[in-house]
Amino acid sequence: MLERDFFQGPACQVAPLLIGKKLVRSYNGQRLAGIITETEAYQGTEDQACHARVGKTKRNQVMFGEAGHAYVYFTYGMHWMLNIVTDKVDTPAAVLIRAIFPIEGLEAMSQNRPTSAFTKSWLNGPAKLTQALRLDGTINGYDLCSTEKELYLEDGVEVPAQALRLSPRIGLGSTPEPWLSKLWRWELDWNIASTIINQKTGF
DNA sequence: CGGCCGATTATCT
DNA sequence: GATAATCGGCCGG
Repeated sequence: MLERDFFQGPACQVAPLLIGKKLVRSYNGQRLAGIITETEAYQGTEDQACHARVGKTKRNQVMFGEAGHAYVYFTYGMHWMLNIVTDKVDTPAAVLIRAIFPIEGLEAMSQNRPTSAFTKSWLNGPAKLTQALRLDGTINGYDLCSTEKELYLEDGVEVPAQALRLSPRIGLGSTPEPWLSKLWRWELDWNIASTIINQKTGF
């Protein structure tokens, strides 16, 4: 299980380190898990794409708190997004988990999210994985380093830095420069992920 | 695979 | 009252 120290740096430093880690969810006594394959960093009140740009609000207050907690918010009238808080207390920062490669509890996850189950496009989106893992507002603020282990991270597979693709964050609408173009999105190609995970786990 | 479009409502101004 | 860290369906290549 990953400890608090892992999460304490700036979001743009922690985000690439999260690629290859295993996200584990305990739900109804079942273990649901996947390898993280895509992340985005949101860092500080100056980042005009970050929810914290307007200061602390009821919604974003978790981002101002201790690293290693879940920041889960609702958007577009229907979707939940999972972020992991990073950096120091009072320095708002978080990493959005955008995609996972499913490896445990596939049957249960396919019940939670029947749409395109077992295909490449099953869990390749931030709102898709929260459906499969049954994450919503009730877990906002949850400590991923706590002993309850409802949601936490484990070491997964080793990912060579050169396998990561960097690009601008997406879905930012009218966010001004330079924030719009910052390369704060990290992605592991599905085929490379498959190969690496296959070698490592025989999956 | 890429682009456009409508859905649907909590949150913030 | 406007906006949104998205998704799925439908289109064209």
